[in-house]
Amino acid sequence: MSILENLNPQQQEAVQCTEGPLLILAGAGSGKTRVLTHRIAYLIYEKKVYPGNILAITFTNKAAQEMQERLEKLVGSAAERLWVATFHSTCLRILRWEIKELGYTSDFVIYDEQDQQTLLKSILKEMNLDENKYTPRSISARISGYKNELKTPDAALREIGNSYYDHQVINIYEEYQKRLKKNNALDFDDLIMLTVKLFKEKPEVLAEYQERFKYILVDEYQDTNTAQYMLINLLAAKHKNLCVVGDDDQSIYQWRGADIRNILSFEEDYPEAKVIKLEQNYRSTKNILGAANEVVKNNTRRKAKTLWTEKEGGDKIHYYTAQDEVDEALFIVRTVRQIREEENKDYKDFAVLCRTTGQFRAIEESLIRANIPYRVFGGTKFYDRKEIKDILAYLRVIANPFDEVSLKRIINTPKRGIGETSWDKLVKYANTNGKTIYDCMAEPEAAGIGAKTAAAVKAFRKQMEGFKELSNSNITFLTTKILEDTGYRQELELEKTIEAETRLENLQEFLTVTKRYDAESQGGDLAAFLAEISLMTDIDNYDSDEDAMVIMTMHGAKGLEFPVVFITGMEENLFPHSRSIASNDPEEIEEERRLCYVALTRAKEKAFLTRAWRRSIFGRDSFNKESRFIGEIPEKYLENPLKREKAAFSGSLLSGAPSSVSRASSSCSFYVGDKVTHVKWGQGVVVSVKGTGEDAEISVAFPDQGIKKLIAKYAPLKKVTN
DNA sequence: AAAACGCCGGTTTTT
DNA sequence: CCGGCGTTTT
Repeated sequence: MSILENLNPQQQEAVQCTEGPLLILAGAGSGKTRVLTHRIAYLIYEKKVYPGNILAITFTNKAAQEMQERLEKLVGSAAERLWVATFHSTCLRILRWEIKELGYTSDFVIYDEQDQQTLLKSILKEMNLDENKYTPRSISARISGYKNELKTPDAALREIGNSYYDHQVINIYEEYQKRLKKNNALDFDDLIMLTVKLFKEKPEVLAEYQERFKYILVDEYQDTNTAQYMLINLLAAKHKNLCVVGDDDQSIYQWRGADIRNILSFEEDYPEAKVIKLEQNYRSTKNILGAANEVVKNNTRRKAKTLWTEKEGGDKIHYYTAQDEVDEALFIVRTVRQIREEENKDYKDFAVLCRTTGQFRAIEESLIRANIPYRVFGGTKFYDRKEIKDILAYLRVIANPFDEVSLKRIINTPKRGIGETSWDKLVKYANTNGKTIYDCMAEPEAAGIGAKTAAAVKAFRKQMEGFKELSNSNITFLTTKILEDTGYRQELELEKTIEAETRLENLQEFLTVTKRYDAESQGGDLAAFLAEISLMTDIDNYDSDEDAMVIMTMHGAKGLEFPVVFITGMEENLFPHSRSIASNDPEEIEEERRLCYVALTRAKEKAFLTRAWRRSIFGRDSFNKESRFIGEIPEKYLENPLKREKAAFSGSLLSGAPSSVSRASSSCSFYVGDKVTHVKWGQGVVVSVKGTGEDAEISVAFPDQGIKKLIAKYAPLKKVTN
């Protein structure tokens, strides 16, 4: 049986145990993707399961893509019939078929974060709410939280107290939801929530999909939220052939609503469940794995397990304290060059992991200067660029004229003399007369718009109607026509700036995307194209054969592995992040620690931890202590422990500084982590120090007051000595 | 209506 | 260091 070759006994068992619920607790690097793919191959070849009856759900596009590729190698063309997809794209596909049951039409558009905010802002404006008090950002986070828990506005209302603010949030949520529906739009969370709603309200539809997906596999189960959990369990309820794979130590999305209980209580949900543990790590050397294990041991809430490896010790973990972020980047450049020379490695064998995307820039700059090829994942995405969003907005309105967010975006882009005031008039008129904005644009005078602007509005609408006629032709043609006829391209060409040039290039790049789509699907389903695009990330265009270094966030790196890994920014307030420190919630620090575990276990042969003594954040210098996670790695795994800073907080700032930097005031110094008392606000913790000496700006987290910024020489602060 | 300027304000991680 | 936003100017 070739499928079982090269698998260890536990892996073999996991592959063969195909019937009934199965929980695979798979430590980092224990070959879980291998198990999943081989299990699918086993189902197809040994159990003669039709590939179309298998659903494999992953968390990210990247993971789905990788699994699909591996399956193609394993089962050949049968892989085409399999459903290998993320939660979101699975739901998208289902909803494209079934959403009419819920009163939407199948040409719905998907709103991204930015679109949501635009809609929320316009709602706040209409409700006369202060944008500073009800920030779109926090409101959308709240709404997302409710949706992840499958809570409708009504349900949310039932469980809150009598806080006025909370009630308003729910009012906004309710209005937001109404507007989405009116616009025939869904946000990311709706994709999941509405699919669950569909299944709950239409048992006959659910039954159909239960029958279709006789075997379900879910990767990264520890990262599922309530809505996703419900979705899976509904789908699996009939056949109960549910195989979930996860690792509680790698749960790093609780901030996004992931509920670790989903994996911890699987055995209660399915008492007949079989549990298999995979504890042998095939990825990392002993030193790397040992260090990672020791770090994560500091967490309290975890299933006990110990990963082990047969690999040799290998290098100890390297540790470098840089002067600043530029020096940190240069260290990476030097090291990459050296290792490439000595060990004949490719650029693609190296990865730089950062806690935040803001750290990317300094690293990128150094790599460019050093002529080292690299690819960035995360950060500003291709589809988030202004020019791409603009052209997409045109296409979206053509596919779905109810989409007010996109309509607003393009009605005066390029400039047509239709300003904010006219737009507001249209919206108001449409809302009071129960019409759609797009319809009102046929008779703008009725909305009280002056003759000149009215003519512009009508001309614009007429042009859009003309585009609509072409909506069934191929998308490349339509896109080109829009760019020409609206003068969008011309406007950029006339600008003759570098930025305009880049935008034109990006539009050209967009046309290669449409061409590919046109070639693959004969004859344009515009709505399908748009929906697909909205779930895409840059990763989908990633050519894994290209020899380039990788820069990404630690979150983005989950599930991947590299021979050499740089983990940067090992500083308090960056990693663990200041927000997790300030929250005073130990659980948040534990999540950061798991992230550290994930980051370390990406490395196969060498891991470099770096930190900067001084780092420019938002244009200001900040000085942070070494990350606590460094101290959690036992000396025996670290290469040069002597260079480590003393853990003590007592010395001056200089204690951790490289010798060439020698300016710092010793008077009235506060350090991150210091406990202080404030005359008015009581006890707090210093979460950041910017600048030095008496002018230093100190941020202090007070339990009840939040974070306050204070200037050292004025602040009535006293250190609390333990 | 649009450009130009200056001011806070806010900044984690992703589908 | 950006970018978004409100104010002022053209």
